[in-house]
Amino acid sequence: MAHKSYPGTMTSTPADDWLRLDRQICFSLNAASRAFNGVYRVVLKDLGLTYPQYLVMLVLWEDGDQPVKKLGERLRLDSGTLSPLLKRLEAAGLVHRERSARDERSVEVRLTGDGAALRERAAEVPRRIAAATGCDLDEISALRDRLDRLTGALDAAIAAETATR
Amino acid sequence: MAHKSYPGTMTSTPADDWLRLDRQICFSLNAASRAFNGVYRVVLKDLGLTYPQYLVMLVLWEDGDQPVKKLGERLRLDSGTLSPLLKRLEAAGLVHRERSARDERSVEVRLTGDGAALRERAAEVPRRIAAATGCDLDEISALRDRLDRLTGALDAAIAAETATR
DNA sequence: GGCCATTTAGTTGTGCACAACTTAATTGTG
DNA sequence: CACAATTAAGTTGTGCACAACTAAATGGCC
Repeated sequence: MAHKSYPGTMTSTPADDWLRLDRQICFSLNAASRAFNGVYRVVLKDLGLTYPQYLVMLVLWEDGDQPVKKLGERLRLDSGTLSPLLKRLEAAGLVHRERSARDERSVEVRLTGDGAALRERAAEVPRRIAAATGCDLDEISALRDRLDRLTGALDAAIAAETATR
Repeated sequence: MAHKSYPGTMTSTPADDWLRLDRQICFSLNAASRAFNGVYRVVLKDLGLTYPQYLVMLVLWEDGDQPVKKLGERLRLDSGTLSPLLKRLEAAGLVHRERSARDERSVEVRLTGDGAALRERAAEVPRRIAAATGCDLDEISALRDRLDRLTGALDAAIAAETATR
């Protein structure tokens, strides 16, 4: 097959180039995402949190109590993901959920004492993650920017795609 | 930006810097990964494949029939993920699984006629994905390299972590 | 040759992501 | 006011990732 190493005798078609490059980028992003997840899994084990649960706690620590809707916007997650996740956080005693009095459709997510206190123990997490990446702050920052641009482009592409069909 | 806006009255501690930066990188990678997944979901819908199933088919198209073990090494997936996935691909008539005669522990995964034929219809996928990223080939290539380095560092960190405890 | 460690798939259970749907509350419009 | 459209959570079902385990085959070693 005309892959792996292109012998000089055979010119690689553009289609082949696309296929190879694409495979690499999708493999790479997938692998990086899962590797990141693995590091978080190890580091967060002591806290009894999963990676997505940690993201939710980060938002609550940073921005304070808020309705499920806002959490979902911040994390780009819908209620189908957040509802059971929050139920587990509540079972762990880290958050409390209560219907809003003003708008009974909305559910307010509040940190419990334990949930707020966990922030102290989570303080070392970022440093350990950053150390695991082996990157300095500038590298991390640059990568973050690139990923955000990529996400923006991909979201726009999805919007265009779904709009036209 | 110096991270959102720290009111001038409060000096940000180093711990805060780490926390904010980390939050950004973990948010960004998570979001990018899910956005990528979303684009693949749309593009692969016509083929009746999920993104992980597509990755498996890519490997089979590229490297030919092979045992589950090899597929797992290539994709960094274990049998707990691959077994049910391959069962679904078999149910869809794209692959066939058979115990190896030489080594009865091993299961050989083979493309069916339909599975091999699907490659033609998948030919346009990479171009559509690349278009959605809005990146040129050099950008994609650079990002891929960076992600691969990151994955390597993270894997090494996990290995070190699990070895010392 | 017999036995034990290793290897390969598969199974089970937990948790996340997402689509499609339901329920209930609110909002907008005639 | 009445009623349709919208909004917020939740539920259900499918599929993936991974840990922990089981089952069966293989290989090494005495």
